Amino acid sequence: MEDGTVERARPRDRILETAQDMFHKHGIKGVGIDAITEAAGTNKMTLYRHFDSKDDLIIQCLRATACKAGAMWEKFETEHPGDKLAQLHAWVRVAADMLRADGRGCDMANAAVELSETDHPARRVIKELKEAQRDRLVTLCRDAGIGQAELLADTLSLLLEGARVSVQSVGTEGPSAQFVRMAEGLIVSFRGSTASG
Amino acid sequence: MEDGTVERARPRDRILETAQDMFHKHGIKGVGIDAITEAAGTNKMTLYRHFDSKDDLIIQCLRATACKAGAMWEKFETEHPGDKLAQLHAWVRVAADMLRADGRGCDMANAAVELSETDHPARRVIKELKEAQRDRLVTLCRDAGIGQAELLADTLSLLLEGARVSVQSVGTEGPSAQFVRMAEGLIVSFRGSTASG
DNA sequence: TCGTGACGTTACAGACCGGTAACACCCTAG
DNA sequence: CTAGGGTGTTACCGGTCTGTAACGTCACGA
Repeated sequence: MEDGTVERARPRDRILETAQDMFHKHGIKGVGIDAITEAAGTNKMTLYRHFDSKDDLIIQCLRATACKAGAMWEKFETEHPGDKLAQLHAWVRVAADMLRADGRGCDMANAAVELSETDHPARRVIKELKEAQRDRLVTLCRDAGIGQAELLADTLSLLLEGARVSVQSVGTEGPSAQFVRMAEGLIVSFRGSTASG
Repeated sequence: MEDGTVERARPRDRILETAQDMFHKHGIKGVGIDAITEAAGTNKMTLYRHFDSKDDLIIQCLRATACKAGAMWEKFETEHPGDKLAQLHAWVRVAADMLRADGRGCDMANAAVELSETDHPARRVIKELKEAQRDRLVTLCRDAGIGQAELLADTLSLLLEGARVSVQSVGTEGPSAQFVRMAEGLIVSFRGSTASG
């Protein structure tokens, strides 16, 4: 009973969770430390006891978000054990769901847009996490028996990245509405050329 | 001789030009009014005599940038008069050049990311300009004799949008490096299915 | 019981932000 | 010469931002 309270996690965890949510919804520069601590039901001093600075908090949020996304990949494996092609289709479906449900794009990409300073500490983290994300998709494509796995993975990556940005510019009824058709068409097309690879 | 001085355009034009450049490089929330006016060689009062607010300046900058991009489309027509397919390939080439030369993405998309407030006055302008941009590409694809013109145009749009975002996250050596191959492959693929349309 | 550490509260520093007021200046048109 | 519009200068307002200092509180464990 002593740790069964979902409502009252440790302040650090509440801050991290709240900050992720608020950064996602309002952007990094669109939300201040005070707003985060208030929404997390704590105060500024406690935040600065757990995080060195706002930049540090940003980085920890990005890592936490990436970690959650990583859990999704494990779900692909458990739901379609061994069937890499089914996992790839699951990736497309999950991506499409995100496009439909979430008006804001990828936290890492958004952060890269907002933090334009080339030497910002978060930038190397963003690059690192995005590259890991790419590697996973490339591996999945390769294991699914696709010849030009890198090219398909990169194409799908750009397509999704573009769709998540497009949603923010013109909404879900814009070009991103066709994401599934595009992605599935690409997979079919690349599968067709598997024999040559 | 009275208006031949490039160095000394009217203050309003200098402000607009400088603001476009600085918003593009440092982001909208990353640059203040003081920095713009100083870089434009003028002062804050003069800015506020020509623009109602920073939001107004943002909108005028977006319109000006879109206008410049529009001039590019006219160049396609003059360089390849009547040859719509050549114009489409020119579009791909210009897009790839942007990816290589410019580390920051599309001003409109970046603005949409930064200005997360759903009722921000710039958002309807962004949507309007992006939709006009899409219409032009759809028309070009259709006039080039491609069957599923909308789908190709939307796919190319998302691909470019994604590439411009990806450059900001992982640099020019990431997935966006394959943009030309992807785009040209798509055009070939869609051309192949023209007979059915 | 005592003390130790995590947490909360208040206040504040210093900087930056968007935006305005008041006034001086200069060029040009009449 | 004069009037006026566009411009530059200075100072300022109120607000917000990140980050810190000092102090109070409370629970828990030795």
